[in-house]
Amino acid sequence: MKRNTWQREAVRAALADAGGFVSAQALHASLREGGSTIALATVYRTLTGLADEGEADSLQQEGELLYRACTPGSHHHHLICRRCGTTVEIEAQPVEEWARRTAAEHGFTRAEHVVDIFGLCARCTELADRASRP
Amino acid sequence: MKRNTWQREAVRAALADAGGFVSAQALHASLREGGSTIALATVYRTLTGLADEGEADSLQQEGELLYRACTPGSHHHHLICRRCGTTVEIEAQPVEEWARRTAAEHGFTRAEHVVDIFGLCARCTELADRASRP
DNA sequence: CGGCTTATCGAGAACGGTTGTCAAAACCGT
DNA sequence: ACGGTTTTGACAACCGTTCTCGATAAGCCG
Ligand SMILES: [Zn+2]
Ligand SMILES: [Zn+2]
Ligand SMILES: [Zn+2]
Ligand SMILES: [Zn+2]
Repeated sequence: MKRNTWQREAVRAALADAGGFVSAQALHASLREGGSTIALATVYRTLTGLADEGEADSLQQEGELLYRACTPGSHHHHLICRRCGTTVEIEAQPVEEWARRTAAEHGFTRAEHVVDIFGLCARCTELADRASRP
Repeated sequence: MKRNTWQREAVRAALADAGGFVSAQALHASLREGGSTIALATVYRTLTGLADEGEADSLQQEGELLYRACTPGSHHHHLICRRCGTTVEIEAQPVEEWARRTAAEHGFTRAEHVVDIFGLCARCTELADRASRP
């Protein structure tokens, strides 16, 4: 049976709080920052759990897994700021269809797809420009 | 200056030989298999080099980096068999445009995108079906 | 409200892929 | 062939993640 622990709630809250994609370690750090005594392994376990249950999205960037709170059950993709992690959920029917069709055309079955866009959000763009041209 | 060593050539050849995405370790193993005495670190270094120079594509799957020989300079995406690693290069102008437009609409700049389709190729599909329904 | 069962937790060790270190070897323009 | 520089190889170090296992505490039943 699944149990409700304050640790699980803390991770859920911190994840929702983060607003964008964050690593398990970063989340753990921010929890400790806030006075929690939660263990790193627990953060890892909880995040994998949330991702399995569809309460969080995950993606790999530069060798580490990032997680983000996510509306359960809906299929969508992300527009992610490389600098600050801010994330926008995007739906793209045309891409869905294109993926399905392309896979079928080549005889592929059980097709899944990874579609993500990385860039600099408006704010980070401005900051970067200001920094490079003083 | 960049030098030509037999190790670099061996990696290039083995990579071309593989035909699909392979891990550095797998490539190293198959090289030793073939009698080469090349070191693992060299395989890693060479692969990162090739990827930087655009001679190889790379992607992350389940915590490890996979590489594939790749026509240099061209932007494209992949249709990858989860089982055997067979890869098909695909171009998708509509997706390129959609990605560019979506990023711009949300004020994102310097946008790059990841678009890959994973599935079972025709052969692996057949094998899987045969195995599950004897 | 106590016990009891058992999922979950914490601390640290272990793991696997990758990168760093540095002396020795290989490369290449001369 | 020579000498400055790059690259290699063996191994240690790294880093994110997972495993182990005794301790803890959630939820259930009486
Ligand atoms: Zn940003
Ligand atoms: Zn999709
Ligand atoms: Zn296949
Ligand atoms: Zn593209």
